[in-house]
Amino acid sequence: MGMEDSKQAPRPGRVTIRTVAADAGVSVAAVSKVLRNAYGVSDSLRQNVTASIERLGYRPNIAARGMRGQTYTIGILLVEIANPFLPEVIDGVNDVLDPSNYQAMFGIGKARMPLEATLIESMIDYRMDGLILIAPQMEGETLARFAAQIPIVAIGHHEPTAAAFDTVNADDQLGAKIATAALVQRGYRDIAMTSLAGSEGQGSNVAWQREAGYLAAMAEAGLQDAARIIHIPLELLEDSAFIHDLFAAATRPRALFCWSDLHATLLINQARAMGLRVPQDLAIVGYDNTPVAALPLIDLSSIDQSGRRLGALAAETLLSRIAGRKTPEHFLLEPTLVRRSSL
Amino acid sequence: MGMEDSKQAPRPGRVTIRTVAADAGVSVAAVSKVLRNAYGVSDSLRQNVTASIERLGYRPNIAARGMRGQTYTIGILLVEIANPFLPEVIDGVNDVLDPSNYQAMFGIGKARMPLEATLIESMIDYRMDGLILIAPQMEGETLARFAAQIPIVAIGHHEPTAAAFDTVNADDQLGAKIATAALVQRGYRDIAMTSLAGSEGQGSNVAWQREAGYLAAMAEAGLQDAARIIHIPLELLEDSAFIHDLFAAATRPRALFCWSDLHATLLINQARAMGLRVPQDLAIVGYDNTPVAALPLIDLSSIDQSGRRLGALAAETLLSRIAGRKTPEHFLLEPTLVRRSSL
DNA sequence: GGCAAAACGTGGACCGTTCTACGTAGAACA
DNA sequence: TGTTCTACGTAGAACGGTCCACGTTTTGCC
Repeated sequence: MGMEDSKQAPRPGRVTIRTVAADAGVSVAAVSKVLRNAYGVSDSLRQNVTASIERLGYRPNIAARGMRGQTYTIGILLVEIANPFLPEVIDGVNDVLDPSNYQAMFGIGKARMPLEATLIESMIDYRMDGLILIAPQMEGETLARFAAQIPIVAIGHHEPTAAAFDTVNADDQLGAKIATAALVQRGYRDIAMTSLAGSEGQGSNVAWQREAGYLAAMAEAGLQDAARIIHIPLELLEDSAFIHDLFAAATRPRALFCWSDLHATLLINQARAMGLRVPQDLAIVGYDNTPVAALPLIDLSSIDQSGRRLGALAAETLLSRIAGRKTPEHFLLEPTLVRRSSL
Repeated sequence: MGMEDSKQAPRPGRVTIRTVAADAGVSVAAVSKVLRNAYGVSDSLRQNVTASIERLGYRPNIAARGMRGQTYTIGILLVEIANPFLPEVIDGVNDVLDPSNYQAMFGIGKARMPLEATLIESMIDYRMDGLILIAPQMEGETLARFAAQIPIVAIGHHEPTAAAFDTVNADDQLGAKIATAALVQRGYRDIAMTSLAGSEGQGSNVAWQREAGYLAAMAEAGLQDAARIIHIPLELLEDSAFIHDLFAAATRPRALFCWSDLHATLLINQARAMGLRVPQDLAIVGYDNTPVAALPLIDLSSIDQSGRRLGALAAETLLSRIAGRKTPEHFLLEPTLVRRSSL
């Protein structure tokens, strides 16, 4: 009622910043200032406007906002949603974002690289204020190009010299070393590692880092000649015949360090199904300490990289970059071994 | 080079629709038409503009777009990211969205209801063209209120009489019946069901639907007196002492229908850890047919509800509603039983 | 009390699209 | 040849915010 103001309400229902301004009897700019807690707002004005906002149930239009200012939204790129390691990381991100006035929006890739780039571009098109990429597959150069357009923090991408973006990682070399050393200490000598196929030579890749850590640990124990890395392509992982052959061979290793719990879980299942006792016939250590590893029937020892801390740290880092920081930051967190019966 | 046009480029780097128009020597409106394949564009114009877009690497600003027209983006609300059933549904959605010119953006809740509403509001603020909600916890009335503002399709929310939004579901009653009947057919009589706590009385809830199906199947077999539903709160699910007591009691059931694989997997683990043989001492059927159920060490029989089809159907339904359909649609898909050794 | 400086509020341009007229040229028709 | 359609393009007003430059108080300090 009583709305005989200049420009009448366009959509009868929609309440815009102008509606609020009219209701509070102030200028549009004043309302905008209150919304952004910008400088130059008196307490009385703030209360007045806030009351109007409350009363009218006003919500700022993010799209409109993005045209000139910030959207107060950060984009999070999940490369592969099935990864059981993600929820923890996301929890960590939310721990930081919830108290702030930033919101998270997610893009979900399918580990297909062109799609990954498409998603990033799309988030830029949305005028998001910053991006957190979780385990991106793309190379650092591409990443840097995107980082020129929008603040970026990468989790699970090792490139400590990158200048254009920040990185937050667990120390994957150290984690692999800890796992391997634990197996060595148990007395195993014939310790193999299974890793992802297709990532060779990319030092930024976590799998590569874990391979390096494994090799270093083997060398430290004087076992460099026994070291061998078995690269298993994703599609063969589901192929039980392939894994069966691996374990039936005379060259079957006595202990296995797997680059991820996904590998380890399938292998432990296959091994037991073949009648191999774990750990007596085959000791296994995984990576990520996912919920499945904790199941009594699996009971897999695994490296825990504290996804929650990674997520929280990444969010903090991104916010500080959005706030204006220009110098790159690169964090490395220490992982720990969770011992279970598979070791 | 050569850019002596009216309004000079504001941000030197940024290429807007105006840049494209200048480059192609046409009006801004013409470029816009080409982008939306709107009516009234000749082939020569289209080619001319398309070439300029290509050459300049132009990308439309979604935020600006959302101010007047569509964003060509649909929002997908994942209530709980850890649910292993989701990836399949998302694949289905993408099957439909990829060939269209719509993009998906995800919101991730934590099964906390206020957050759910916040996310929906936030997606409305983004001017998304439509929403797919996966297993929303909120009640239908709230849903309907949101549906007045934006097209909505709900997956995993039973409300076949809803007028404001569409629903796509697997037939949860039927699924529960199939599972229960399979146990009956195996000769079990003392068949209990475990279900989620806190969802009692909400017919829209999938857990409730499965309970109804279980009860119906028991009644059909003349076992209504043996029927019992054990409600297990989420927090007790992780508490092995609680489950231990359940199985150690004299009243331990001989067969179990679990409302989800999440329950079933934990219970099967606990049971085997206690020395119970599955299925000889305790038969178990789960729901969702998640990847974990297929692991040899778990080998859990489960109801498969074809998440991929659910997702695809939901996307199609949403697009048709965005295109203008006003009459509600409600789909019910038939689930199937995947038999494994736990039955 | 006088004056500079800080604090507060406001009008209006601007962001990059879409959309609604409307103008114009060529085709079809008489 | 004149007239009516239709197909194609265009100008310019939205959309709903933010930001800049600028007036008007109020405050701080001699």
